Formats: sequence, C-alpha cells, structure tokens
Amino acid sequence: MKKEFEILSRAIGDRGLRRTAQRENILKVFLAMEGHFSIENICGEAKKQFPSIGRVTVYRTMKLFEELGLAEKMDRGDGIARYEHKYNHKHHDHLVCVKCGACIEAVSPQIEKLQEALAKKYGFVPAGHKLRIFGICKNCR
Amino acid sequence: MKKEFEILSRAIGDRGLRRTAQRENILKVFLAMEGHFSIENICGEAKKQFPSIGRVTVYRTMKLFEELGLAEKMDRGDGIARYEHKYNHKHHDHLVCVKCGACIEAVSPQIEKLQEALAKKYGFVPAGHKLRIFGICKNCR
DNA sequence: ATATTGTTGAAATCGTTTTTCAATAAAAAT
DNA sequence: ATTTTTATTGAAAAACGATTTCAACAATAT
Ligand SMILES: [Mn+2]
Ligand SMILES: [Mn+2]
Ligand SMILES: [Zn+2]
Ligand SMILES: [Zn+2]
Repeated sequence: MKKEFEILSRAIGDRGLRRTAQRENILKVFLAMEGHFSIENICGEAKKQFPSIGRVTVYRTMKLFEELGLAEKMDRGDGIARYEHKYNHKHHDHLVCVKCGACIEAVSPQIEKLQEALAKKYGFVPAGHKLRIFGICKNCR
Repeated sequence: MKKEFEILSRAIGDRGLRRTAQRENILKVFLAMEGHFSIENICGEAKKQFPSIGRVTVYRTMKLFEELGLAEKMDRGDGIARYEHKYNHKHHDHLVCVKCGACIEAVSPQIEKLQEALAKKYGFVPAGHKLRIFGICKNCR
C-alpha cells in the first residue's frame, strides 16, 4: 500500500475521523496528478470516478491533506490556490511564465542558505519562504 | 511640488485624463502612509479628508498609480492586496512575521544575483520576483 | 454658456472560498 | 442484526475582495 494512504489511515485512527470513499478517492486522484492543481482541477478529476462528489468536500479534504503533510498549497499570483505533492518532495521555488502560465520548479542551495542569513540579520527566526520568479519561459521566447 | 504629483500631472496631460480632487487626495494620503496598506486602509484614510470618496475610486486610482510606477502591489499571503510606495524606492523582499503580521523589508544583492543565475539555468528570462520569508520577528520571540 | 466626454460612486456582479444545515453513512453500542 | 451516536457529505447560502455596470456628475473644450 502506498505510504500516503497509510498516512491517511493513521490520521483516521488517531483523530477519530471516518474512512470514507470520498477521502480515499480524492487522495488517489491527487496522487495521480503531476503538477500544480486547483480545487476545480482536482474536483473535476475526482468526479470522473465519483460523479456525486462535491466541491466543498474537495476543499475540506485538501485542507486535511495539507495538515497531514501530503499536500502543499502554492499560489501563482492569480487568485487561485493550487496544490502540489508534499510527501517525499523536497522544497523548491517556482519560475512562473507570465506568457503561458507554465511553472518550472527549481532550487538553489546557495539561495536557501543566504535566505537564512538574511533573516538572521534582522533577528528573524525563519520558518519557511516562498520565492516566485516571474518571466518568460524557454518555449515562449 | 513633490515629484509624485508631477508624475500624476504629466499622466493627466499625456493620457487625456482629468484632474480630480479624488486623485489628488488619494495620492496625498497614500504618500503620507508609510508601510503596506490595503485598499480599505487607504480608503479609510482618504475618507477623513474626503468623506464622500468611494472604495471603487480608490481601487481604480491605485491601479493607475501602479501603472505610473508610483505604487506597487504586494501580497502577504492572506487574500488582501496591499500597496507600498514604488517611486524612488528600491526593490526589496519581505520578512513576514506569522505571529504579529509585521513585515520587515530586506534585500540581499547576492540572492538577487543568484536568482538571475537560477532563471538562466532553466532558459528562463526573468522579469521580476517575489520573495517572502515567513517566521517569527524579533519582538515576538 | 453649452457640448463633450472622462470620472465618480452605488449597486450589481464576479470568482473563489467558507459556513450552514439537513440528510447520510460510518463506527460504536446494544 | 439492530439501534444509537456522531462524523461527513453536498447543496445552498454567505462571505469576501475585487471588478463591472451605469446613470449622475463634473472637468475641459468649444
Ligand atoms: Mn511546485
Ligand atoms: Mn515593502
Ligand atoms: Zn511560457
Ligand atoms: Zn512579530
């Protein structure tokens, strides 16, 4: 069984939640998607196998997955929240193409280090950060 | 006369806009505020001297100021857009305190350089970036 | 003064997210 | 197996910031 389902199972046990077809289905669908997805995307995908599922349940379930460390919210700057996989995925920043909307993942260990130093310089205890670089992607030039 | 008012004046001339008390007043109020302010903040301040002013006018006017390079939108991660001064203000990143909401401005030339390099590495032509470091500020520990 | 036309602000609308609540269904108790 | 308990669901409503619409208004040109 995939580790992510075990995490959900454990949370259900620990927190007195109930095992529902909706939760299992949303997790399955979410794990099968690769990239950054809005609630509407995820709900649309889930409806293919579970037509009666409601948008609100997807909102609630993705919030649960966030708490469980399975999903992470990311925000491209438009008003739409998107989710990406978090479990077993390393932190990364995003290069957002302002022309086609593509979103490339990248990370620079040096930048990460310098961010720590910058925070420290201001007596700030850093807990995380979000870096988006906006520009034109390779394909769009 | 402050340079910012000249910029507004020039835009009015160049673009066939009209000189209105609302525009002048919003600019005056905005320039007197130091920090990061929501439309509601700015509108509230403007209403003190100009009670009849409408929220919608502030939205439109701040968008105009953005176009004129007088104001820049920034986003703390809550769903509220905030504006800060742009004219004669250098680019900077933000350290956001997750406890008190304080927002410290900081910049590291090294980070800026490395961001350019990171973008280039992916064939990406960078046009700008937004970096927010979340954590606990000096006062809150 | 008058005509023209950009601007204003209230109200309506939008798009996303949250809340409410009655019906449902999972788990526990019998 | 049946009943009870209570978490979960999904439709509808509400909340929320932001945008659009439009008739009244006011700045500018004639
Ligand atoms: Mn990502
Ligand atoms: Mn700032
Ligand atoms: Zn692109
Ligand atoms: Zn603080």
